Amino acid sequence: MRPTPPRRGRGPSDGAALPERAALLEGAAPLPRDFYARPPLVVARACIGKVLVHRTPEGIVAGRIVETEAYRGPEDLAAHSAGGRRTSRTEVMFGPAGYAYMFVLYGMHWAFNIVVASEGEPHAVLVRAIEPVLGLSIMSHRRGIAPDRVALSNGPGKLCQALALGRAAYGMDLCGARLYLLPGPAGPIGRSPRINVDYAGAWAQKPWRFYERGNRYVSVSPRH
DNA sequence: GAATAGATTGTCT
DNA sequence: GACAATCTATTCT
Repeated sequence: MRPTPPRRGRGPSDGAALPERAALLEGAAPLPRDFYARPPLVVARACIGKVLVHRTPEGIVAGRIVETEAYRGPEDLAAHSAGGRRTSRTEVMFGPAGYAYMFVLYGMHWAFNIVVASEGEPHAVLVRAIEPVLGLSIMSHRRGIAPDRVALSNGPGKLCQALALGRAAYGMDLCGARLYLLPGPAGPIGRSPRINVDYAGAWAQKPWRFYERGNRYVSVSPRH
């Protein structure tokens, strides 16, 4: 048995007990398409605190979004849609808001993004980290680690594995019944440059990453 | 806690 | 054929 490290900040053991959290989710309505049909920086910030829900055959899994990044093609050189690049991979970003854009990262991980703004504008919001809310045991099983470890979902690839988001989620409607966002409380929000986009020159310096301050699931601790 | 190397494949030049 | 919006284990301090 490894000793349990001391807890800092918010975590699954804080706040409401799990049955109460489940009851909260029952009464809430998924966010409408209007929520997504706004500029990428607005949506990226607004997503902090919202609860991402995925209904899977194994059960419902959900987590509060605590870290996002805005990608604003075609001018943003860090975006996959930079320069208006339109391929089978980026196609969904050119469509209407409120759909999932999935892509493979470093050959072995998936990343989950939300298509935002209006049709013809290839903008997206990358979800980089969530705080588990429901389905902790399912996430733990999928990740192969204990449910109280932050590594359950403190990164884009990790949260996709925890929520079972992959190729099948590409183009999925977030205003449907399987994958959607619910309202949720957000703490103080911090900003920083985006992570690992150094190749994008001046665009890499823009503070287009948003995160909940003090949340232990934020993937990369911000530099001050 | 920080730094490093290795894994592994879809996508595009 | 090169590279990537990363993760993990390992090796430091």
